[in-house]
Amino acid sequence: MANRADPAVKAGSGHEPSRDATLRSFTGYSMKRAFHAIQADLKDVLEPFGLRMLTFSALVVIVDNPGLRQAELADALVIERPNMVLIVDQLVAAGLISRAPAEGDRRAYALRPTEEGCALYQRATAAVRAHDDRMTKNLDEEKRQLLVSALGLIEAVQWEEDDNGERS
Amino acid sequence: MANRADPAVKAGSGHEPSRDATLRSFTGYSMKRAFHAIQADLKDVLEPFGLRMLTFSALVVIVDNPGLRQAELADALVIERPNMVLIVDQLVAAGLISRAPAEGDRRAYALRPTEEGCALYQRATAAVRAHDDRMTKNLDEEKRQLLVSALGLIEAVQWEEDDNGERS
DNA sequence: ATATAACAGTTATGCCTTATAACGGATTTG
DNA sequence: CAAATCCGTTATAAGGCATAACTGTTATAT
Repeated sequence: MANRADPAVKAGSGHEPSRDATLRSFTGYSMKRAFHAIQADLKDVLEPFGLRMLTFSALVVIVDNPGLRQAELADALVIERPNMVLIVDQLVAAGLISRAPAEGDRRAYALRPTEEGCALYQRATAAVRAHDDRMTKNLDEEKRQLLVSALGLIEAVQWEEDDNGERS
Repeated sequence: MANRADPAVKAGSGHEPSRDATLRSFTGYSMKRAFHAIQADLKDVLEPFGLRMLTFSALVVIVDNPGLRQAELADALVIERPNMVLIVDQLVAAGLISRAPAEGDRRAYALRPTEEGCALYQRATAAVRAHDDRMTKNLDEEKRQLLVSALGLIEAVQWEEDDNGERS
Protein backbone atom coordinates (compact mmCIF):
# COMPACT_ATOMS: atom_id res chain seq x y z
CA MET A 1 0.00 0.00 0.00
CA ALA A 2 2.76 2.39 0.87
CA ASN A 3 5.25 1.37 -1.76
CA ARG A 4 5.47 3.43 -4.87
CA ALA A 5 8.10 3.74 -7.53
CA ASP A 6 10.30 6.77 -7.33
CA PRO A 7 10.33 8.57 -10.69
CA ALA A 8 13.18 10.83 -9.56
CA VAL A 9 15.31 7.79 -8.93
CA LYS A 10 14.16 6.03 -12.05
CA ALA A 11 14.95 9.17 -14.01
CA GLY A 12 18.58 8.77 -13.09
CA SER A 13 20.18 12.17 -13.37
CA GLY A 14 17.13 13.62 -11.68
CA HIS A 15 16.94 16.98 -13.44
CA GLU A 16 14.51 16.18 -16.22
CA PRO A 17 11.86 18.64 -17.41
CA SER A 18 9.24 16.61 -15.48
CA ARG A 19 6.51 15.68 -17.89
CA ASP A 20 3.74 17.39 -15.93
CA ALA A 21 5.24 20.88 -15.97
CA THR A 22 2.05 22.51 -17.25
CA LEU A 23 -0.12 20.73 -14.72
CA ARG A 24 2.26 21.82 -11.98
CA SER A 25 1.33 25.41 -12.68
CA PHE A 26 -2.18 24.68 -11.44
CA THR A 27 -2.76 24.96 -7.73
CA GLY A 28 -5.33 22.19 -7.82
CA TYR A 29 -2.95 19.71 -9.38
CA SER A 30 -0.20 20.35 -6.86
CA MET A 31 -2.80 19.96 -4.17
CA LYS A 32 -4.01 16.67 -5.53
CA ARG A 33 -0.48 15.34 -5.58
CA ALA A 34 0.33 16.53 -2.08
CA PHE A 35 -2.96 15.31 -0.70
CA HIS A 36 -2.46 11.96 -2.34
CA ALA A 37 0.87 11.64 -0.55
CA ILE A 38 -0.67 12.57 2.77
CA GLN A 39 -3.59 10.23 2.27
CA ALA A 40 -1.39 7.25 1.53
CA ASP A 41 0.76 7.87 4.57
CA LEU A 42 -2.16 8.58 6.84
CA LYS A 43 -3.86 5.40 5.80
CA ASP A 44 -0.95 3.38 7.10
CA VAL A 45 -0.85 5.45 10.28
CA LEU A 46 -4.51 4.83 11.08
CA GLU A 47 -4.63 1.19 10.10
CA PRO A 48 -3.17 -0.09 13.41
CA PHE A 49 -6.00 1.68 15.20
CA GLY A 50 -8.61 0.06 13.00
CA LEU A 51 -9.56 3.48 11.66
CA ARG A 52 -9.85 5.06 8.25
CA MET A 53 -9.65 8.76 7.47
CA LEU A 54 -13.39 9.12 7.65
CA THR A 55 -13.93 7.10 10.82
CA PHE A 56 -11.06 8.93 12.48
CA SER A 57 -12.49 12.31 11.49
CA ALA A 58 -15.90 11.31 12.76
CA LEU A 59 -14.50 10.04 16.05
CA VAL A 60 -12.62 13.29 16.62
CA VAL A 61 -15.70 15.42 16.00
CA ILE A 62 -17.80 13.23 18.27
CA VAL A 63 -15.28 13.38 21.12
CA ASP A 64 -15.05 17.13 20.72
CA ASN A 65 -18.83 17.52 20.52
CA PRO A 66 -20.39 14.78 22.62
CA GLY A 67 -24.09 14.38 22.12
CA LEU A 68 -24.30 15.84 18.63
CA ARG A 69 -26.59 14.24 16.07
CA GLN A 70 -25.71 12.41 12.92
CA ALA A 71 -26.88 15.22 10.66
CA GLU A 72 -24.75 17.69 12.60
CA LEU A 73 -21.79 15.37 12.30
CA ALA A 74 -22.40 15.06 8.57
CA ASP A 75 -22.57 18.83 8.23
CA ALA A 76 -19.36 19.30 10.18
CA LEU A 77 -17.50 16.88 7.94
CA VAL A 78 -19.28 17.91 4.74
CA ILE A 79 -20.49 14.37 4.18
CA GLU A 80 -23.91 13.45 2.84
CA ARG A 81 -26.17 11.94 5.45
CA PRO A 82 -26.56 8.60 3.69
CA ASN A 83 -22.80 8.15 3.70
CA MET A 84 -22.67 8.92 7.39
CA VAL A 85 -24.64 5.82 8.31
CA LEU A 86 -21.93 3.26 7.60
CA ILE A 87 -19.30 5.37 9.29
CA VAL A 88 -21.33 5.67 12.47
CA ASP A 89 -22.23 1.98 12.28
CA GLN A 90 -18.58 1.12 12.12
CA LEU A 91 -17.68 3.27 15.10
CA VAL A 92 -20.54 1.77 17.11
CA ALA A 93 -19.53 -1.75 16.11
CA ALA A 94 -15.99 -0.99 17.23
CA GLY A 95 -17.33 0.12 20.59
CA LEU A 96 -15.89 3.60 20.20
CA ILE A 97 -19.13 5.56 20.35
CA SER A 98 -22.69 5.07 21.57
CA ARG A 99 -25.80 5.91 19.60
CA ALA A 100 -28.48 6.82 22.15
CA PRO A 101 -31.87 8.32 21.38
CA ALA A 102 -31.71 12.10 21.53
CA GLU A 103 -33.64 13.86 24.26
CA GLY A 104 -36.81 15.48 23.09
CA ASP A 105 -36.57 14.15 19.54
CA ARG A 106 -37.35 10.52 18.95
CA ARG A 107 -36.05 10.52 15.38
CA ALA A 108 -32.54 11.67 16.18
CA TYR A 109 -29.61 9.93 17.81
CA ALA A 110 -27.13 11.53 20.17
CA LEU A 111 -23.62 10.36 19.47
CA ARG A 112 -21.22 10.10 22.39
CA PRO A 113 -17.78 8.58 22.70
CA THR A 114 -17.32 5.56 24.94
CA GLU A 115 -14.37 5.38 27.32
CA GLU A 116 -12.71 3.17 24.76
CA GLY A 117 -13.43 5.79 22.13
CA CYS A 118 -11.88 8.54 24.22
CA ALA A 119 -8.81 6.41 24.84
CA LEU A 120 -8.39 5.63 21.18
CA TYR A 121 -8.98 9.28 20.36
CA GLN A 122 -5.98 10.20 22.49
CA ARG A 123 -3.68 7.64 20.95
CA ALA A 124 -4.87 8.16 17.39
CA THR A 125 -4.71 11.95 17.44
CA ALA A 126 -1.17 11.72 18.81
CA ALA A 127 -0.23 9.43 15.96
CA VAL A 128 -1.89 11.66 13.39
CA ARG A 129 -0.18 14.68 14.90
CA ALA A 130 3.15 12.92 14.47
CA HIS A 131 2.18 12.02 10.93
CA ASP A 132 1.27 15.62 10.23
CA ASP A 133 4.56 16.85 11.65
CA ARG A 134 6.41 14.36 9.52
CA MET A 135 4.64 15.43 6.34
CA THR A 136 5.32 19.10 7.05
CA LYS A 137 8.82 18.67 8.44
CA ASN A 138 10.28 20.64 5.51
CA LEU A 139 8.15 23.67 6.36
CA ASP A 140 9.03 26.06 9.11
CA GLU A 141 6.20 27.02 11.42
CA GLU A 142 5.55 30.27 9.58
CA LYS A 143 5.15 28.53 6.24
CA ARG A 144 3.00 25.82 7.73
CA GLN A 145 0.57 28.34 9.18
CA LEU A 146 0.57 30.21 5.90
CA LEU A 147 -0.26 26.97 4.13
CA VAL A 148 -3.22 26.23 6.38
CA SER A 149 -4.37 29.81 6.06
CA ALA A 150 -4.18 29.65 2.28
CA LEU A 151 -6.10 26.38 2.23
CA GLY A 152 -8.81 27.98 4.30
CA LEU A 153 -9.04 30.91 1.93
CA ILE A 154 -9.39 28.57 -1.03
CA GLU A 155 -12.13 26.58 0.62
CA ALA A 156 -13.92 29.78 1.57
CA VAL A 157 -14.31 30.77 -2.08
CA GLN A 158 -17.16 28.34 -2.56
CA TRP A 159 -19.21 30.09 0.11
CA GLU A 160 -18.86 33.42 -1.67
CA GLU A 161 -20.67 32.26 -4.78
CA ASP A 162 -24.10 33.47 -3.74
CA ASP A 163 -24.66 36.92 -5.22
CA ASN A 164 -23.04 36.22 -8.57
CA GLY A 165 -24.79 33.11 -9.83
CA GLU A 166 -21.93 31.64 -11.80
CA ARG A 167 -22.49 28.06 -10.77
CA SER A 168 -25.81 26.35 -11.39
CA MET B 1 -23.42 18.77 -8.45
CA ALA B 2 -22.13 22.11 -7.31
CA ASN B 3 -24.80 22.93 -4.80
CA ARG B 4 -24.00 22.41 -1.17
CA ALA B 5 -25.54 23.74 2.00
CA ASP B 6 -23.70 26.58 3.63
CA PRO B 7 -23.10 25.79 7.30
CA ALA B 8 -21.95 29.32 7.98
CA VAL B 9 -25.28 30.61 6.76
CA LYS B 10 -27.26 27.91 8.48
CA ALA B 11 -25.37 28.67 11.69
CA GLY B 12 -26.89 32.12 11.67
CA SER B 13 -24.59 34.34 13.70
CA GLY B 14 -21.67 32.72 11.96
CA HIS B 15 -19.10 32.79 14.76
CA GLU B 16 -19.59 29.37 16.29
CA PRO B 17 -16.73 27.27 17.61
CA SER B 18 -16.91 25.18 14.42
CA ARG B 19 -17.26 21.57 15.42
CA ASP B 20 -14.14 20.42 13.61
CA ALA B 21 -11.68 22.67 15.43
CA THR B 22 -9.35 19.80 16.31
CA LEU B 23 -9.35 18.45 12.79
CA ARG B 24 -8.61 21.92 11.48
CA SER B 25 -5.28 21.80 13.26
CA PHE B 26 -4.19 19.02 10.93
CA THR B 27 -2.70 20.08 7.62
CA GLY B 28 -4.12 17.04 5.91
CA TYR B 29 -7.68 17.83 6.93
CA SER B 30 -7.52 21.40 5.73
CA MET B 31 -6.07 20.10 2.52
CA LYS B 32 -8.84 17.59 2.06
CA ARG B 33 -11.44 20.31 2.54
CA ALA B 34 -9.76 22.75 0.17
CA PHE B 35 -9.13 20.08 -2.43
CA HIS B 36 -12.71 18.96 -2.20
CA ALA B 37 -13.82 22.49 -2.97
CA ILE B 38 -11.48 22.74 -5.93
CA GLN B 39 -12.49 19.34 -7.23
CA ALA B 40 -16.19 20.15 -7.16
CA ASP B 41 -15.67 23.43 -8.97
CA LEU B 42 -13.25 21.98 -11.49
CA LYS B 43 -15.64 19.19 -12.31
CA ASP B 44 -18.21 21.71 -13.48
CA VAL B 45 -15.56 23.61 -15.41
CA LEU B 46 -14.42 20.55 -17.34
CA GLU B 47 -17.83 19.06 -17.99
CA PRO B 48 -18.62 21.31 -20.99
CA PHE B 49 -15.44 20.00 -22.61
CA GLY B 50 -16.42 16.39 -22.02
CA LEU B 51 -13.43 15.99 -19.74
CA ARG B 52 -12.88 14.81 -16.19
CA MET B 53 -9.95 15.73 -14.00
CA LEU B 54 -8.05 12.62 -15.03
CA THR B 55 -8.74 12.83 -18.74
CA PHE B 56 -7.84 16.50 -18.70
CA SER B 57 -4.59 15.79 -16.88
CA ALA B 58 -3.74 13.02 -19.30
CA LEU B 59 -4.50 15.20 -22.32
CA VAL B 60 -2.26 17.95 -21.01
CA VAL B 61 0.66 15.59 -20.44
CA ILE B 62 0.22 14.04 -23.88
CA VAL B 63 0.13 17.41 -25.63
CA ASP B 64 3.22 18.49 -23.71
CA ASN B 65 5.00 15.20 -24.40
CA PRO B 66 3.81 13.91 -27.76
CA GLY B 67 4.79 10.33 -28.46
CA LEU B 68 5.17 9.18 -24.88
CA ARG B 69 3.96 5.74 -23.89
CA GLN B 70 1.14 4.78 -21.63
CA ALA B 71 3.42 3.62 -18.86
CA GLU B 72 5.28 6.92 -18.96
CA LEU B 73 2.00 8.76 -18.83
CA ALA B 74 0.92 6.67 -15.88
CA ASP B 75 4.20 7.42 -14.11
CA ALA B 76 3.88 11.13 -14.77
CA LEU B 77 0.40 11.22 -13.28
CA VAL B 78 1.10 8.67 -10.54
CA ILE B 79 -1.68 6.45 -11.78
CA GLU B 80 -1.55 2.67 -11.87
CA ARG B 81 -1.20 1.29 -15.38
CA PRO B 82 -4.47 -0.65 -15.31
CA ASN B 83 -6.36 2.52 -14.51
CA MET B 84 -4.67 4.31 -17.37
CA VAL B 85 -6.34 2.11 -19.95
CA LEU B 86 -9.84 3.49 -19.63
CA ILE B 87 -8.58 7.05 -19.55
CA VAL B 88 -6.62 6.60 -22.76
CA ASP B 89 -9.54 4.73 -24.30
CA GLN B 90 -11.80 7.64 -23.52
CA LEU B 91 -9.42 10.18 -25.04
CA VAL B 92 -9.04 8.06 -28.17
CA ALA B 93 -12.79 7.58 -28.42
CA ALA B 94 -13.23 11.34 -28.16
CA GLY B 95 -10.80 11.80 -31.02
CA LEU B 96 -8.44 13.85 -28.90
CA ILE B 97 -5.38 11.61 -29.12
CA SER B 98 -4.06 8.84 -31.34
CA ARG B 99 -2.64 5.55 -30.11
CA ALA B 100 -0.06 4.45 -32.68
CA PRO B 101 2.37 1.56 -32.30
CA ALA B 102 5.66 2.79 -30.88
CA GLU B 103 8.73 2.63 -33.10
CA GLY B 104 11.06 -0.22 -32.28
CA ASP B 105 8.81 -1.74 -29.64
CA ARG B 106 5.78 -3.62 -30.77
CA ARG B 107 4.26 -3.87 -27.29
CA ALA B 108 4.11 -0.16 -26.60
CA TYR B 109 1.90 2.59 -27.94
CA ALA B 110 2.97 6.13 -28.70
CA LEU B 111 0.35 8.64 -27.61
CA ARG B 112 -0.02 11.80 -29.64
CA PRO B 113 -2.63 14.54 -29.61
CA THR B 114 -4.82 15.02 -32.65
CA GLU B 115 -5.50 18.48 -34.00
CA GLU B 116 -8.79 18.32 -32.22
CA GLY B 117 -6.94 17.36 -29.05
CA CYS B 118 -4.59 20.30 -29.36
CA ALA B 119 -7.50 22.64 -29.93
CA LEU B 120 -9.38 21.37 -26.92
CA TYR B 121 -6.18 21.54 -24.90
CA GLN B 122 -5.97 25.25 -25.58
CA ARG B 123 -9.57 25.95 -24.63
CA ALA B 124 -9.61 23.65 -21.63
CA THR B 125 -6.35 24.86 -20.11
CA ALA B 126 -7.59 28.44 -20.45
CA ALA B 127 -10.77 27.51 -18.62
CA VAL B 128 -8.86 25.65 -15.93
CA ARG B 129 -6.49 28.58 -15.58
CA ALA B 130 -9.48 30.83 -15.00
CA HIS B 131 -10.86 28.32 -12.51
CA ASP B 132 -7.54 28.24 -10.70
CA ASP B 133 -7.39 32.02 -10.56
CA ARG B 134 -10.90 32.11 -9.19
CA MET B 135 -10.11 29.58 -6.46
CA THR B 136 -7.00 31.47 -5.41
CA LYS B 137 -8.39 34.97 -5.84
CA ASN B 138 -8.06 35.60 -2.12
CA LEU B 139 -4.33 34.92 -2.21
CA ASP B 140 -1.81 37.45 -3.40
CA GLU B 141 0.81 36.16 -5.79
CA GLU B 142 3.39 35.73 -3.05
CA LYS B 143 1.08 33.58 -0.96
CA ARG B 144 0.02 31.55 -3.96
CA GLN B 145 3.56 30.70 -4.86
CA LEU B 146 4.30 29.90 -1.25
CA LEU B 147 1.32 27.57 -1.23
CA VAL B 148 2.47 25.69 -4.32
CA SER B 149 5.98 25.54 -2.93
CA ALA B 150 4.72 24.15 0.38
CA LEU B 151 2.62 21.55 -1.41
CA GLY B 152 5.68 20.44 -3.34
CA LEU B 153 7.69 20.10 -0.14
CA ILE B 154 4.96 17.97 1.41
CA GLU B 155 4.75 15.71 -1.59
CA ALA B 156 8.54 15.38 -1.63
CA VAL B 157 8.55 13.85 1.85
CA GLN B 158 7.42 10.51 0.51
CA TRP B 159 10.52 10.27 -1.68
CA GLU B 160 12.80 10.78 1.31
CA GLU B 161 11.64 7.64 3.07
CA ASP B 162 14.35 5.39 1.73
CA ASP B 163 17.23 5.31 4.21
CA ASN B 164 15.07 5.19 7.32
CA GLY B 165 12.75 2.25 6.76
CA GLU B 166 9.75 3.59 8.60
CA ARG B 167 7.16 2.49 6.11
CA SER B 168 6.80 -1.14 5.10
C1' DA C 1 20.77 -19.84 -29.22
C1' DT C 2 17.75 -20.52 -26.25
C1' DA C 3 15.65 -20.37 -21.77
C1' DT C 4 14.53 -16.99 -18.39
C1' DA C 5 13.37 -12.75 -16.67
C1' DA C 6 11.46 -8.26 -17.28
C1' DC C 7 8.30 -5.14 -19.53
C1' DA C 8 3.82 -3.00 -22.12
C1' DG C 9 -0.76 -3.09 -22.19
C1' DT C 10 -4.85 -5.40 -20.86
C1' DT C 11 -8.66 -7.78 -18.19
C1' DA C 12 -10.99 -8.84 -14.11
C1' DT C 13 -11.92 -7.68 -9.62
C1' DG C 14 -12.64 -5.36 -5.31
C1' DC C 15 -12.71 -1.60 -1.93
C1' DC C 16 -13.55 3.05 -0.66
C1' DT C 17 -15.57 7.53 -1.41
C1' DT C 18 -19.14 10.36 -2.97
C1' DA C 19 -23.77 11.53 -4.73
C1' DT C 20 -28.85 10.99 -5.48
C1' DA C 21 -33.60 9.26 -5.03
C1' DA C 22 -36.89 7.51 -2.15
C1' DC C 23 -38.93 5.64 2.10
C1' DG C 24 -40.99 5.50 7.14
C1' DG C 25 -41.22 7.60 11.40
C1' DA C 26 -41.27 11.98 14.01
C1' DT C 27 -41.83 16.82 14.47
C1' DT C 28 -43.00 21.33 13.35
C1' DT C 29 -45.90 24.66 10.94
C1' DG C 30 -50.00 26.72 8.91
C1' DC D 1 -55.64 18.52 11.85
C1' DA D 2 -53.08 18.58 7.31
C1' DA D 3 -48.89 19.70 5.03
C1' DA D 4 -44.26 20.56 4.96
C1' DT D 5 -40.04 19.61 7.02
C1' DC D 6 -36.59 16.95 9.32
C1' DC D 7 -33.94 12.40 10.96
C1' DG D 8 -32.00 8.36 9.89
C1' DT D 9 -32.10 4.79 6.62
C1' DT D 10 -31.96 1.81 2.29
C1' DA D 11 -30.89 1.16 -2.38
C1' DT D 12 -28.28 2.46 -6.10
C1' DA D 13 -24.79 4.35 -9.16
C1' DA D 14 -20.53 6.29 -10.57
C1' DG D 15 -15.75 7.39 -10.06
C1' DG D 16 -11.00 6.75 -8.12
C1' DC D 17 -7.64 3.67 -6.78
C1' DA D 18 -5.19 -0.76 -6.02
C1' DT D 19 -3.88 -5.68 -6.95
C1' DA D 20 -3.47 -10.16 -9.30
C1' DA D 21 -3.08 -12.42 -13.39
C1' DC D 22 -2.81 -12.90 -18.39
C1' DT D 23 -0.83 -12.21 -23.44
C1' DG D 24 2.51 -10.78 -26.31
C1' DT D 25 7.16 -8.61 -26.74
C1' DT D 26 11.79 -7.40 -25.54
C1' DA D 27 15.96 -7.93 -22.92
C1' DT D 28 19.10 -10.78 -20.27
C1' DA D 29 21.83 -14.80 -19.02
C1' DT D 30 23.66 -18.92 -19.50
